[in-house]
Formats: sequence, structure tokens, C-alpha cells
Amino acid sequence: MARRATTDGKAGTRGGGRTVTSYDVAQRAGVSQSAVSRCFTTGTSVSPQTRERIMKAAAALGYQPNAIARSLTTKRSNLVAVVVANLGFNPELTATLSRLFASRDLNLLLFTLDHEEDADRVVNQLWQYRVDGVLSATHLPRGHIEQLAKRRVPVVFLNRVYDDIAVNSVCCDQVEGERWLVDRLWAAGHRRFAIVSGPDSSLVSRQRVSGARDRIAALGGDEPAVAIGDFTYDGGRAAMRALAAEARRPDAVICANDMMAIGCIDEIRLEMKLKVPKDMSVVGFDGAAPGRWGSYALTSVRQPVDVMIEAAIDMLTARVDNPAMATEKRVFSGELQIGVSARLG
Amino acid sequence: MARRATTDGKAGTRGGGRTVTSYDVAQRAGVSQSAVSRCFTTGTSVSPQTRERIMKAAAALGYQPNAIARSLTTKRSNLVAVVVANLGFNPELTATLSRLFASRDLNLLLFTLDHEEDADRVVNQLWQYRVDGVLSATHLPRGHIEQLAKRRVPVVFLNRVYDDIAVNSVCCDQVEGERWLVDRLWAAGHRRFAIVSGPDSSLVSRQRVSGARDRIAALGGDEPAVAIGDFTYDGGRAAMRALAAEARRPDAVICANDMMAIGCIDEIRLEMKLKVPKDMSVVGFDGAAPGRWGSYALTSVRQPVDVMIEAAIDMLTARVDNPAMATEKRVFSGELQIGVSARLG
DNA sequence: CTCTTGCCTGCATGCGCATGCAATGTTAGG
DNA sequence: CCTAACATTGCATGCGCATGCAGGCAAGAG
Repeated sequence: MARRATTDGKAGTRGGGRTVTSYDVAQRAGVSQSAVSRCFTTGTSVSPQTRERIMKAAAALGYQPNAIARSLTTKRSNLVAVVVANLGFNPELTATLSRLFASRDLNLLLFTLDHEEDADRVVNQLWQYRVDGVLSATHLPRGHIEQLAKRRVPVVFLNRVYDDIAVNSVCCDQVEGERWLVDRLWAAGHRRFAIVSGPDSSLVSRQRVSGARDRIAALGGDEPAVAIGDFTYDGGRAAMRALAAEARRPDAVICANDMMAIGCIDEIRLEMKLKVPKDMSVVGFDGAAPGRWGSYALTSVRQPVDVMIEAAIDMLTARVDNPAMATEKRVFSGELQIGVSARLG
Repeated sequence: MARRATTDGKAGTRGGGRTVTSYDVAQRAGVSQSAVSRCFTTGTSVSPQTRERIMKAAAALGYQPNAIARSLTTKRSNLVAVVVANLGFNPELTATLSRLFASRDLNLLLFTLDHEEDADRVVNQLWQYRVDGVLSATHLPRGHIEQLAKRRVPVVFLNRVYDDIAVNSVCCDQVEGERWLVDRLWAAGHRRFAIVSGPDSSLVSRQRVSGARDRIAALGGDEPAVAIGDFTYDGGRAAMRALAAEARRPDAVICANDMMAIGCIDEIRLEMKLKVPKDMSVVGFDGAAPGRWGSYALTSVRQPVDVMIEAAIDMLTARVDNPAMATEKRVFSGELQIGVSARLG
């Protein structure tokens, strides 16, 4: 009956202890291995009494189905690769992701991308593990995106959009958010704008910057000075230092994210010895936690992170079930978060 | 020859596209599947010309070995479960981990634990995926630790120690760090100490608190007032508010971590309208990034996170290779980080 | 009472790869 | 030139589970 001896004491060894397999449970329950398998698979028919006996045997032996073996046959790993950039990634992001994944029986394989060259390694790894999908909060090289598409691995981008290729994405309306900020600053009388951008390689940064700049132009304002940051606190301080050296001191600084806005505020207060927002207004973008701290109380645009992540996971799982589904972009509006870092109208 | 038709166009399907297997590569290269397998396994002998032909065929087909199938036979998944607490976890932690894992060909399965009840789910999942080891930066219930030990899954704790069971751990010397802080504060003339602890359930918090309290007592100081926080900014503010209501206003506040110290500083400055450190000194513990921001410049004890994580991974991999290895504790000294949030002697 | 359905169940097999074993070719030593 | 030792290679098999298929059984229809 048995295809092999289940008591050879060698197979299934792991550092000395045998692992319990469905065969062991089957034997103890006096049923076939298939019955055990069916018992742990949803949507299969097992009689109540059989199920009970199997469950009892399983509990007695401490049996847990081997997800690895399972995914070998089902071609579903229940693993989702999450790719984030090392620098300045949102700490709440992974926590939220993990929580939402758990409720969907998905597991999170985390990759961080320090440099673009790492993309090779990451894409290889996630392919080798046959992840069901990829959720990327960072830019991925075109070639790799195409490769994943060819292999039919669904990919959803979080706050990364590509204008030249069709990819699934969930993002926050950057342009709209910046428009809100500029409008309010303008209404309060600000006319000398400065912008602290993120790196040029970041499309989100470019969108936010052009969103702000375009609105300023539309309102008839002067072309703002731009300093380039790197999305970090130190980058924000350095950018502010650069702006301070300019001939015409700005009265409103628009930062491409909250971390840099915080850096700017510290630079303004501690080095330039000016008051925020009396002497200079500062606004950010993101809704990061430290921006809400009392010392900063940033005026910013809060991204609905939870909603966005939930939407991303939904998009992803839908495409895991149906890989042919059309690519889609979902854009959520942010929420104006009014603090005291800017004089507003 | 072939055990099955590799061209049936059905097996290996994934949403329509066939996946490339070692059989396909073997066929194209005119060798056996074993040769392909050996070619992708280190420590096996394949002649240079065979290897070249196989590699060429593999590249042409875009073949990547299936890690799932591999781990089914090797009983090594190259997956390490990382368990972190949702609240107040160190964002740099996961980034550093991910980076160090990549250099060791390990992959990171991330789990976050909101509530202790989730431990069941998490331990089940990581067991089902047959992870090679577990790295936990949060507390795990005794029962689960024992279960993992019985299953011979190596576990290493980061900054969590257990005094009643033998577990592997890497931590920072909390007591020593607090002693340094207290000594310096004492030398500067502080005598009215207050302590902001973390939750009672946190052993790290208890160690830090008793480290500080014991040193104060040893120096002959009065018993400090204690307010309980939750390791968050808001928790720190609330705790400081509670301390401010006490009859005897402290001149030095010792916080169990940096986030709460930041909260305390904001509360002192913004609500109590006092100066830090002129009117009150504040110290933290961790070396968190925001603590180094100009507005706070926390005096704290920096934990050597990189070194600790590296040590943890080393401990873990050593035990993956040799599960019988004795349990071990490695304690690293922190580094006194002097800011301007405290008057020091 | 017989035949048809439908529900459970076991059997056999495959998922993609690693590996022990045997067979082959290769080279060195005598 | 012959034999031993070695380096490669292929074959067969198993890892643990899911699933198509067919057999068995009970209930319902005629």
C-alpha cells in the first residue's frame, strides 16, 4: 500500500527529528494520504467523521501541511514579494502590509533595493521563489518589469507610475495635492516660493515638483528656486542651506516630502535663526508621523496609506487569480493636513 | 528516456505560459536533467564544456531553478522568518536585515505581531514554510518557543532575553547604558530623577528602568517617580504630563527609549513652557534617527544595531548548519551618544 | 426491486529538483 | 600496453502534497 516505508527514520530528517507528513497522519487515522490532503484543502469533500478522525490524528502528531510541497503542485506559493527602497521608506508601510497580508493568508517576502543594480538579484530571487505577485514601492528597471510581465508575475506599484509602459499602480494624486498647498499659500499672500525636490530619478518627486511649479505659474507667480534633496532629513537641511544662500530669500518652501520639510524647519530655526511660519512657511507631503509631532506640526498632504495598500493588495490578488486582467491605475486623493508650519489663507 | 513528455503544454502551466524546467534546459543542451541540476548546485563536478553548454541553454530559455522544488528535496528553504512587533519597531532594522540577508543568500519572510494572540498564526505560518530559522525582535510566548525548539527550528532573539528558559539572544547591555546615563546626570548635579518606562510586559523596558533605578539608589539618590509609556511619541508626552503633575518636579527625566524622550521634550517645551536642558534634562535610549535631529539632539545610548544584527544572523546560520549547538547570549555595549538634551557633568 | 445519481474514498501519478549509484570515459602509473 | 584511480554523466528515485480517475456505497427515482 505505502509507496515507501514511512518509518525508515531517515527521510524527512531535519537535524535528527523526523518531520510529520500527511502519510503519518493518514496511517494513524487509518485513511489514505489523499484523505488527509483533502482534509486540509478547502473546497473538497470529506465526510464529517473522517475529518474528525484525521484532525485528531493531526493534532496528536503535531502535523502542519508543508507549504513548500503544496505550492510545488498547486503552483501557488501564497508568497508576495514586497520591494522597497532602503532609503527613506515608510516604516508604517511594511507594518500595514504585513497586517493586511495576514488577513488574506499571504506571506510577505521582503526585499530592499539599495542600488538599482540590486534589481537583478531581487527579481531573480522572487522569481525563483515563484511568488504569486510583486508589490513594489520603488522603481524597477524597465527590463525587469517586462521580464516579470513575460513570466506572468503580476506587479503592482505603489506610488510609482510609468508613463511609457502599462503597469498596475496605486498612487496618490500628487499634482492635486500640490495644487491645494500652493493655492492656500498663495491665498495667504506668499509670492516668493522655493521648492525642495527629491532626486531627479524619482518620478513621484518630479510629479510633485511640477505640480507645484505649474500651479505657481498658473497663478502668475515667479519661477521658484529649486534645491535638490534626497528625501531625508539631512538632505532637507542641506537643500534649505542652499536656498538660504540664494539672493532672494523665499517666504514659502514647498518640500517633496515630509522628512525634508522637517529638515528645512530645523535649518531655518537653528541655523537661519528665523521663525516658522512667521518668517517662512514650510509645507511637505506624505503625512509622515514625525510631521505631526508638536515641534513641527507640518502642513502637508496626507496620503491614505491604508486605503492605498488595501487597494494594491486587491489589485494584486485579482491578477493572481486572473493573470489576463487588464492593467489598471488607481489614483486616490490625499487629504490636506493643516498644521502650523505655514501661514495659510 | 524522458519520464514524461515535456511538451504536453499542460504541466507547468501558469496562467497560460509554460514555466521552464531543468528538463527543458537538459533537452536543449543535450544532457540529462541531473547535469543541469548539478550545474546549478555548488560543490558538484561538471566539466567546463558541459557547464558552458548548459548555461547557454539556460540563458536562452530564461531558466531559473525553482527554489520551492529545490527546498523540497534539500530541506533547506533559505528562508528566515523575521518577527517584529508592529508598534514602535525600528524601521532601520528591517532594512539592515534585508541587506545582510541578501549577502548571505537568505530571504526574509516578514511577520509582524500586533497582539500576542497572533503568535499562533505566525508560528504556524513560519513552520509551514519550513523556514531555516527565526529572528525575533519581539517577545514570543513560552509555549511557542518550546514548540519551535522541539521542531528544531533555531531561534535568535534580538534585544529580548528570557531569564527562565535558554534561548539564543543578541542584545545591548541595557543596565550598563543606564548606569552611564545616571552617572553623568548625577555628576552634573541632578538629584530629582524621574523615569518614563515602557510597558511592563517589555523586559527590555524593565531592564532599563531597573538599571537606572538601581544606579540612582546606589548613588544614594531618592526613589524616582515612574510614569508608564508605550514606547511611542504620544506615550512619552502623556507620561511627561503625568510627571509634571507630581508634587516634586524632576530635573532629569530618563526615558526607556528615544521616541518617548522626544515626546517628553516636546511636552516640556510646548506645554510646560520650560527649556531643555536648562530647566530639565532628558535622556533616552536606542540611538534612533529622529533623536539626532537638530531640534532634539538627544543624549542617549546608541545600540550598535548593525553589529547586533550581524551577530544574530551569524548565530542563526551557525545553528541552521548545526542544530545541536548550545544556546548562547551575546551582549554588546552601547555607545554613549552625547547631545544637548541634558546637562552633563 | 433495479437503475441512476451523487458523495466519499483510495490509487496512481506528477510537480521540479537533488542525489546515491552504476556506467562511462579519461588519465596516470607500472 | 594493461590496470587502477578518478572525473563525469545518466538513471532512478524520493521529497510531501494535490488531484484526476475509478470504484464503492447509499439514497432517490421509476
